[in-house]
Amino acid sequence: MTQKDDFDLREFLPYLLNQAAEISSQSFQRIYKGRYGMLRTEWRVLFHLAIYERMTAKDICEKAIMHKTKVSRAVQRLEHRRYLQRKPDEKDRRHEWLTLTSQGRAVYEDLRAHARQHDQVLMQKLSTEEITVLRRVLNALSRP
Amino acid sequence: MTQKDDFDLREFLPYLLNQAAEISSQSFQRIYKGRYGMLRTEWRVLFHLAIYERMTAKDICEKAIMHKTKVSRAVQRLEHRRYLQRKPDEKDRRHEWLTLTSQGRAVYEDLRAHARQHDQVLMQKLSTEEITVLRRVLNALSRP
DNA sequence: TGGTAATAGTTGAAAATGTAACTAACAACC
DNA sequence: GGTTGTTAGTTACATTTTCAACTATTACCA
Repeated sequence: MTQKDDFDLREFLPYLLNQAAEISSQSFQRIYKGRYGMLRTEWRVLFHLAIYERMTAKDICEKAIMHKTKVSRAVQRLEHRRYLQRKPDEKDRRHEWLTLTSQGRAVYEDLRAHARQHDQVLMQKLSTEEITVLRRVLNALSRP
Repeated sequence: MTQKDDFDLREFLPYLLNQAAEISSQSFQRIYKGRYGMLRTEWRVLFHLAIYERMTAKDICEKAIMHKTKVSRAVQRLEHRRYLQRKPDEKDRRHEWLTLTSQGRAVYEDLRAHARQHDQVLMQKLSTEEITVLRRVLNALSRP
């Protein structure tokens, strides 16, 4: 044994990250589920489209780190509720450009307000210093 | 509008936490899945039992913050592979005490070694200071 | 030009999860 | 003692996710 063997899995980063992620998203999940019957996948696609205006499903896969079948199905459901529109690319018919409808944008604005509020509650548990470090660190860990 | 409206969802803590959790657990997931065909729920139950020696399903639900049906099914699968044993409580037959078999413990030891290694890779992306803050913060966010 | 490979996105079947209803054992109260 | 309420854990069914195979379109290259 070349290393000290004092590794406690309760300190394992993926585990701690999962716990924090799970708990911190629970109450917000109840909001988009309760108000619009949306799933997490749909919420993610929705807000990516709101932020980036115009994306293909592929783009969303990459930005949101979601599998293409998840995205495909989330897009179907959002389209069915008229929250987004598809338009095939003229030059390359394999691509479809996705944009939110005004209805989709309204839903986004509403949820965004709740998200901000939710975020503020979470941040109350932390100092400004901790928040800064946390954001930086989470970004670092999100690059594989 | 009483607040500045500069809230960017890319900075939303539950989102950042989810991304980091997802990415940071991916490669370790391949290990327990590839070596033992285990699911995340099973891995979690396994290591909780390894750490706490002897627990009921209820205990695991609370410690690991998992729903009781998830735990129930994970326990069934682990028992089926002979990684754990159940023993009903003599005084209160509603409780079942769960313990790892020596086989289960061997699997745990193996996975723990990989987990440690995985954790070290993750931590290389961070300073010791950042790691300290991160652990503290994740613990704070894990209390609802 | 034609044939093979690559890419975007969809679909179907299998696996996993969530929800609610269930069983079995105990507790508490009259 | 019997009724009612609680608790630990399981099961059935519906929903969601995963995995692999599929279509349609474009790219590459002899």
